[in-house]
Amino acid sequence: MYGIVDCDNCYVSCERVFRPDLEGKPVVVLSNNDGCVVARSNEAKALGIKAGMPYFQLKQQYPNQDIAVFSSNYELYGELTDRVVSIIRKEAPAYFRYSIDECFVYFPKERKENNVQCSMLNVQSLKEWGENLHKKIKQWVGMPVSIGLGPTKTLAKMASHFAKKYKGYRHCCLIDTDEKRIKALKLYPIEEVWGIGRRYAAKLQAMGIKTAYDFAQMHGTWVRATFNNIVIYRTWQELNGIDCIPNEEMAKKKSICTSRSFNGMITDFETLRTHVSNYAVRCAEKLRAQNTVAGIVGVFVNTNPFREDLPQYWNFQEARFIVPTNSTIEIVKAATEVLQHIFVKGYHYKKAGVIVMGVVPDSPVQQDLFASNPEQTKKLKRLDEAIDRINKINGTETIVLGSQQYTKNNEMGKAAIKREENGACSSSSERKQARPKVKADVFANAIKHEHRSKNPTTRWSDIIELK
DNA sequence: TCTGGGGTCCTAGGACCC
DNA sequence: TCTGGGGTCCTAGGACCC
Repeated sequence: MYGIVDCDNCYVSCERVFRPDLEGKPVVVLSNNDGCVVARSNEAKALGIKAGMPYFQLKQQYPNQDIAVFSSNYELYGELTDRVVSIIRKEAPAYFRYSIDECFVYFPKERKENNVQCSMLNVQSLKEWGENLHKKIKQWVGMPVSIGLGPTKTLAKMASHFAKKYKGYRHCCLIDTDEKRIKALKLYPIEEVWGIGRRYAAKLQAMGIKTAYDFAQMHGTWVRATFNNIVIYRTWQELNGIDCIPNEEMAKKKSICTSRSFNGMITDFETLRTHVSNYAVRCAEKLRAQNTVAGIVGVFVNTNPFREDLPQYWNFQEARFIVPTNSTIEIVKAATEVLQHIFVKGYHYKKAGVIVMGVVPDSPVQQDLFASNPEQTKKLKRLDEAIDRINKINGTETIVLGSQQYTKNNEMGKAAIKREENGACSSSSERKQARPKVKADVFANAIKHEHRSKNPTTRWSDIIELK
């Protein structure tokens, strides 16, 4: 048996943990740059607010609605969802974290029907196990979760939707008999099935297949012949109760991307380089965090596709390392060189990103037979380790590369200097406090987060005071 | 004015090998 | 005039997921 534990409206629920007054009210969370709606409370969904709706449209369409709006605060969401997983780790025999807000759990095959054998689960049934898990997570973290249980992952996902939708399930829906499976399939629209996206759903609907049940009833040979696609065939098997999506290990990422849209547009190379440099640093950090190195670094830039009045430009190029690396300095250097190749003066850039590919474990790494200075590699490694350690203890970006900093000549730098001149930091003590954070401050300005909540679980400065 | 940021897997087709 | 039968690797593109 499989289970899936899914946080309800995850980001909204995270915000409500420290804003219980927002319970029962419409709440939305926005993407980076306060661009689009990425999470909605049930009340916001009931108002008709669609996922992905641009924020400026939301303001136009709901001018008089009392909607609580938050910028995304991944520091908070990461922390709270980690707490959810730490509870699951203790309560489940095995688990796999599938995404920031979802976690699969596995139950050993040796169980009796409807009865978990694992001694660590001191309960009568899976249903009871799920209801207790929900209670514990709600009480200990403040996060509401829905739990689906079934003989395959696809059926468990379906069950979690029922758990979310119908109060009667008390946050946990169990599919453990064929009758329940058939009943659920008949009530389940085909487009909601895990693994059936917009394209396949449209194709199936055009053939008169409206529900998961309609699809499951088709012949396997028909499915294979019609779609010629192993993924959709597996989905069909899973709906019929055949467990065939392999249990994933905590896999290392095969490619890592860091990209952002800018608040406004960038025209000068120096400012763009500063952003790309920061993305490259993040990629290198992510590589080191999973003990891997990358053989290829790619950079892309593009103009704003919504500004049809402006000339459009898009480019992506990559560079290859002779010896795969996770060195911040090497990756930044390569990314900067690629950027020099693809940057064309005269365009208004809206977005840039760095992608590292050809990711392999950091040991053993095929070395360069003709490398002139093997000592250099070791020095870079020690430097990265020292910087990672300091940034972990003292906060991210305590130490940065020169290329990550603004300079007097780029737009971010000018903006920062102007703010200081305008007395953004009035007293000398404030000034002293602000100085080490100048870089972070500049970046907060470069990417818009006007409705960002505080981080009471990760920053001493944001800790809650009772007044 | 303002429109997100990550990932995975599969397949077809081309280049190349013997 | 007639022109085989097997492979591998890589890439682009399309589908899906959160």
